[in-house]
Amino acid sequence: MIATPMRFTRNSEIYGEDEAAEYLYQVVSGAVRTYKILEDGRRQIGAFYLPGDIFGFEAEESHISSAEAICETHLLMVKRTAVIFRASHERELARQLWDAMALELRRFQAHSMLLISSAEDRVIAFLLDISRRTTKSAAIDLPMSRQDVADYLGLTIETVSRTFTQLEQNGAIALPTTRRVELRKDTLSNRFAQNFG
Amino acid sequence: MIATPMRFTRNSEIYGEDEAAEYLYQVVSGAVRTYKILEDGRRQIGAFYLPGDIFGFEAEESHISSAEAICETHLLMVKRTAVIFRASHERELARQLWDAMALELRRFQAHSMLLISSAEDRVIAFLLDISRRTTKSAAIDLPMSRQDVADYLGLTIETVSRTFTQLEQNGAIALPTTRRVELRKDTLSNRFAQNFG
DNA sequence: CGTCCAGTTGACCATGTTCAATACTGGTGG
DNA sequence: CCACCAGTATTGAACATGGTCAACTGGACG
Repeated sequence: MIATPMRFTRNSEIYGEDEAAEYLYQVVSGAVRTYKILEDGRRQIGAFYLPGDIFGFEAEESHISSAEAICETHLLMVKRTAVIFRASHERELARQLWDAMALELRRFQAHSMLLISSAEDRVIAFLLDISRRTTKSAAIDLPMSRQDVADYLGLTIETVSRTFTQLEQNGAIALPTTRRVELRKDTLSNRFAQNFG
Repeated sequence: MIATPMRFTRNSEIYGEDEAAEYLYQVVSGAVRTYKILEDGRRQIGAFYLPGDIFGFEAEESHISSAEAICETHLLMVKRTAVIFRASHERELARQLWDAMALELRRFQAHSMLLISSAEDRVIAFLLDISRRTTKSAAIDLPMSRQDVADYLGLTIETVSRTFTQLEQNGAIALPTTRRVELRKDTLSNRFAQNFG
């Protein structure tokens, strides 16, 4: 299957809401956010995609979100129709597609669970999720700004900032720089009442 | 494809979280809720399914939510593996499956948008959604309790109840009985700041 | 050294939660 | 037919969490 490599710069648009959904994408390096702008101007980030993640199939004919590169990002693109066509012959590919969409559903469902928790639980769940998806080590480098985190978690930037500070004071995390977070997982898990699959 | 009809009584379990995901289901009559119980005992309802809706494919191998009949409910069940197998031969079926999952994703995404709005907007969006999915007339009969609505919207039952009362006092809805709601759509839309697809 | 932008902090405020009391509704049995 | 009961819904008052608005900090870069 022909995959086209593409390069996007910080904050550049990958696709827009309501654009025809022509491609599926896989992140090679960098990070991507998908989002919608509400009428009142707020932005809701639906998901972050990190190296290895596949995105773009939140769509029938046209995309329901916009997608932007958070930082310098390399992607692979394949034609959506080509994938679906090939999947109609190859059981294995069909199953992979199915699983990928199921994973996507899982993520959105987990996100819904997040959004009904306290600010602290949201931030902790976010950090653990990013940590699990990027590195097995205890430190993570966030590619996204506090504003991105806030729009993802349905909080304000101030509340996110305060929560980071609080977690640091509790010894649950360390913040060598604003974008680098060292997790003390045992402490974090203790503070973490929720059941996020 | 062999579809088995099944009957479920009020509050009976259709499948449990972590059960093997053997079937896909279509609602013939009645109503279904899918939900997860959080560690702290709260229940998050992920979705309601109404006549015509297909559910059960929020799954790779096992379900990620439990499903219950809200009231007396008739379903059709088909083996998941049978559907996927047939989809690997039939392009049209594959496309239908794809679209159905995309719709499911859309719903979860819309739900995330809901959960970051005010209580009033959540309730209005909920009512408009149910209305759109059931009847073109201005009156709807809610199969679910206030507690169900609260757990779906991430609010308390008290807030839901207060919001219903408020909307009635504003003339945006009428409540002949607690489960029957007459929508004044123009008034509702005015009060409704959000951009829910 | 000054500017700019992202992030942090503080004080006050609004929205929704909590806890508790009260009302309604539908079904059952006298 | 009515009285009673249990489950469901509504209302009220005090409270807590996160939002808002505004001031301040700190680091990167010219």
